[in-house]
Amino acid sequence: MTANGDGRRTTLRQVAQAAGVSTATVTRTLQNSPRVDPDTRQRVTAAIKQLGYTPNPMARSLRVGGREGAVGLVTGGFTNLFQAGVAAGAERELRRSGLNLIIGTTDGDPSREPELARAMTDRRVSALMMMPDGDERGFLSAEHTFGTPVILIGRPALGLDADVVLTQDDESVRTATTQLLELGHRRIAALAGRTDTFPARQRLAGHRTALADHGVADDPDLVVTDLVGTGRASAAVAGLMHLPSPPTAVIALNLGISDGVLLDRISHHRGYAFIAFDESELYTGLGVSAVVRDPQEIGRQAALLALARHQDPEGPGRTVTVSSRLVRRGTGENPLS
Amino acid sequence: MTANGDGRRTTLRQVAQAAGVSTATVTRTLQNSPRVDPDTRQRVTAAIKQLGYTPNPMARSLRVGGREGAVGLVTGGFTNLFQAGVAAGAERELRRSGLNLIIGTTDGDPSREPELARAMTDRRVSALMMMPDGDERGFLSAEHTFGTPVILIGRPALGLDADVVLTQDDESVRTATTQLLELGHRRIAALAGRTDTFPARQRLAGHRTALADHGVADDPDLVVTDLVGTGRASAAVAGLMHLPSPPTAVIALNLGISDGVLLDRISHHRGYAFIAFDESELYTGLGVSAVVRDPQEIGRQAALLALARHQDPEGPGRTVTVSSRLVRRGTGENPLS
DNA sequence: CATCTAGATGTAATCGATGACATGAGCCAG
DNA sequence: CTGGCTCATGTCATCGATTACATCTAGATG
Repeated sequence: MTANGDGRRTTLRQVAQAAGVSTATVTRTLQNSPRVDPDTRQRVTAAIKQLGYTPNPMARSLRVGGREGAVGLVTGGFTNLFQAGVAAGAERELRRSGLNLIIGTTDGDPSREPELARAMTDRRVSALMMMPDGDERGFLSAEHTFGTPVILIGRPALGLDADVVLTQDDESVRTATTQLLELGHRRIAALAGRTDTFPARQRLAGHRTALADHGVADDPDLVVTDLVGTGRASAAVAGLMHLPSPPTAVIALNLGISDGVLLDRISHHRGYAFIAFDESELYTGLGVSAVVRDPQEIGRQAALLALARHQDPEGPGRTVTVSSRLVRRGTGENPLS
Repeated sequence: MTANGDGRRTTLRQVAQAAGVSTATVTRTLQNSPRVDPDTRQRVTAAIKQLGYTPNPMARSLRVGGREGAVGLVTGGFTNLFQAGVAAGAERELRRSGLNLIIGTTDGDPSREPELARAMTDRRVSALMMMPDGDERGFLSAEHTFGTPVILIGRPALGLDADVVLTQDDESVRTATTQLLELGHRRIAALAGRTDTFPARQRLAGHRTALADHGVADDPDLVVTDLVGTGRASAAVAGLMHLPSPPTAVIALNLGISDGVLLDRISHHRGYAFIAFDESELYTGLGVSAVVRDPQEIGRQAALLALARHQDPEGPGRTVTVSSRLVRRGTGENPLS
């Protein structure tokens, strides 16, 4: 592990010189080609170690024309543990294959998605994982990404030929609402976030399907959407509880809202049945039932799809489904009293 | 915005051909060199637009020898919003300057720090931001990083000549404990995480300083360390409350522990004074007082230091301090009854 | 009118690694 | 003794962009 003076590193050429061979031989050694004499290999290896040489990945990718040893991930932000978990899960899997993860956030502004995607493809990432808030997909088409494989996470392809990692949020929410219905609840409030995003619509659909399955009318008063922020969700619940005929159960359709409902429940000592969405440190301890996704696994699956594209860059888009499930811890199992 | 057939992109040479000039002229146009005729510039610009050309950053960095347009961030993981917030804050600031953020996680294993750092420097990141769990710094020395600037986040340089973003956790915790003391509390429990990390030690030191300032003996029974996980923290508090002489106030020294204490407080309806550490969605609504850091700002400052190194790669290490503060919301303001 | 100068543009080497192709040594069969 | 073959290794063009240096043109100067 020897460094040389300034910031300049050992190059393959220097290794070749030190070992008294040509650069081609060093490359061959590096690639474990059989066409190299054991003695020579020995000398080269020694020189590499002695000079602390590591190849320049940029020069390599330039030459082989392939893509860089990195994968991009574009999200709306890292404001919740779900997004962070996806990133962590993806990064872990990519690292096993020696790839790096480059992240970009739109800060919740979908109009920035194209430029971020472009910045990633310009960097020649070998795949682009996207959790877009917007429904626009045009800028992800093969012509615009120059063939960079795209993996959509938790979002539908909407006509784009891309790999997709989906969670069956609609199914899980349906299970959750169904459970509440079977416990006798008829007035079930559903609180959702921005309905201009796919997940919100998907989850609401699951809720409505369950209601329809049981022939329960969908009371518009009990569906509150576009709730952004814990405080607003909390206030919305409080409002619902003052209805002439308040809900006896509440289902939250994202993490921030779940926290808001929980807040209302704790601070007003209310006992309505409650099913949250996603995980938070406190939910286990507080016995909060929740529809739970595994963000790390979702990230991992996205990474695996990205890696698979190394083998088969051209094949048709694959869809992987990661299950989400209802975790029963108490608050969602209160029968209607 | 025209794409050409396969994944192969427009190169500078093709632009030159289309515009009927040499590659050098295209480069000059791209760099706004004054040494290019307005007419020519016009033709080149048109060709660039028509072919949808964007430069290959890899080829560029290879030639200019400089570093890549990306900065690395190595953390223990993205298991809490603090780490995610730092990443988000850094990414946002870097993006303003057209730089990307590459992340790497050790999954809490400090022995992986060197290899991750190495992977980043091999990629020629223009700076390396580290939130190491370990105290080892040797692998970050200039000889090992080939002059890649290093920015430590929330960790001391320990002799390394690097930029540092520090938070005055010790001061803030001291303020918190002092407040409890001034409210009359004398039996104040402090719960900390892994003491083999700097932040835990720093925060404990703040707590002890406050006790010493007020001539209060430091009862070893009231300091519980190496608590990992919310459940363990919760159990630890429960244990403390069964002491012959239980604490009347509790101060938590990291986010996971804060959640654990909060859990105990809510589920056992206990009224001890409580000061948490860091933020969680619920703390505001539940009136939980806390020592709060601004992770986004910390990440932003780290990014700014990284960017500053572009100008002055050689200067001595700078230290930036981001203040943390006690946010009073109620649970930390209960006087001793 | 010859020459100089400044400005515009072209030529070609270069960054570090790779790989198609060329070379050279050693061996065997005829 | 020589053609033919194999294995180890070297040579050099290449990836895309940059830049030092060379070249050329047109207008200015004596």
